[in-house]
Amino acid sequence: MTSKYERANASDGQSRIPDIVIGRLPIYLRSLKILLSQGQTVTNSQELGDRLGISSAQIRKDLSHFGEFGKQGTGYDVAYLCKQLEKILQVDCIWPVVLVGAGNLGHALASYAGFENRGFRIVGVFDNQPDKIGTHVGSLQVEPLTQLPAHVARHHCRIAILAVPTKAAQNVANLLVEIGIKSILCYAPITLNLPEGIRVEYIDPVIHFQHMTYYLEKDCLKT
Amino acid sequence: MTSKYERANASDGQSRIPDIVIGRLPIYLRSLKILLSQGQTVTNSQELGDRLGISSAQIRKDLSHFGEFGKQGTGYDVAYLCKQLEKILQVDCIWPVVLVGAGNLGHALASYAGFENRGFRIVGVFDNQPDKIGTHVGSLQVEPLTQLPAHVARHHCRIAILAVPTKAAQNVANLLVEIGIKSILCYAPITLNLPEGIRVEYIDPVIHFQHMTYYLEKDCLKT
DNA sequence: TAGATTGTTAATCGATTAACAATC
DNA sequence: TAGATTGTTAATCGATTAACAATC
Repeated sequence: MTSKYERANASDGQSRIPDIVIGRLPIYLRSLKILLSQGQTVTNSQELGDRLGISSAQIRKDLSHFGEFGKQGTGYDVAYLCKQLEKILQVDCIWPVVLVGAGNLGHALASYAGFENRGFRIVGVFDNQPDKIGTHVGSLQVEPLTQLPAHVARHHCRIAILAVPTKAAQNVANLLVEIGIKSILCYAPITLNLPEGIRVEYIDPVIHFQHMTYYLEKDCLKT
Repeated sequence: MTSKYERANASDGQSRIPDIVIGRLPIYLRSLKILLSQGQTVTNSQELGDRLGISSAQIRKDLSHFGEFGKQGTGYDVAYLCKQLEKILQVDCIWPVVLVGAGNLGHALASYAGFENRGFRIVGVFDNQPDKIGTHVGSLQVEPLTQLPAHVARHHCRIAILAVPTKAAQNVANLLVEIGIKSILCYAPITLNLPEGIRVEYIDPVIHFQHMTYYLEKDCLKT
């Protein structure tokens, strides 16, 4: 099995593997882990594609960027493919994540039990509102933003969740970048302006709603 | 201004406007509304593109699917373009949304104040856990799932948020479809299997994290 | 008018799919 | 072996971009 796989990174000007392919791997992994938990040992590109609403050809093509993981006539060993995808995505470990913003959403995220077994652990919760500092969220205690730099350094955090009010988001994001955060998951409904090399992903439910309503018959409440 | 715009829908086999274009319109709208709130009256494709990390050509091309909204030499009237995008996306109104799942995430969503001025209102919260029924979330009271069908009918809901545990998600989704829901925003980390014509969008923070870690230098906690 | 920016075209670029030889 | 499914190629399909005439 010769791996044609070479990691794309900041110093590698020409990334060979399209980002859109990388974006599908976590979906494949999630589905495989469900099969695994159900005790299924073998699957194939057709079955996986049916489950995900993706063509089997696309799944095979995507995987082929990283090596050969299947057997002709048989398909894929579920556990083996899981392991390989985890290695490719670098989630065969636990990444420490800091959470900024201890509002309702921050609480929900800090209490969520589903991070750990998929490669992530929230190691600190930060907020600047005096009445929030010291309160408990999940198994953690809210700390003031002044503690953030030391915490990020101590835990070697590279990933942050931004769950602060919109008006504070850009400034907090700037701070995160200054102290060494490389990837931000932003829950504020805003597009951040940050230097090259910082990766930001966004979660804004309203963006999804507005995408949906384009296709709906209009019988909503008039306002 | 001749509109070449015709809505794509279930009965219209060949949709002329790519879904990927539709998906960018809410981003444009979000950015325009921020400009508007800052008192800016005019913008152009270059400025908007810079803010969003998108080429100006793409913005002009996307908009051109729906009509002509700008002036040569000047650009776009911010308020006018907002209004037009809201009309295209059908968010020049308030859509009633039901929320299923009153856990931490459900609470956060029900309490979120940012839906209303972007076209959405949560009109009901449902859960099956006896200890949750009757409790208050945001300005609403949790009701049992048995009340859901009547509620959806009464409010003409077409959109639902699914914020239940993973193991319950597929069954609740089936129920939602049965009672007339057409669009589901799913927070469970799973790909739902639903009939044609039902639109599902997914929010799973871990998918974003795993996408990010592919590009990170690996110095995470070994486990 | 001169300068700026649109809307649109055509070229380029990239992603998906169909098909099939290889092979388990 | 016969049947099934992979990995890969080449063709198709679709999306993005560069360039510019039109025009405010």
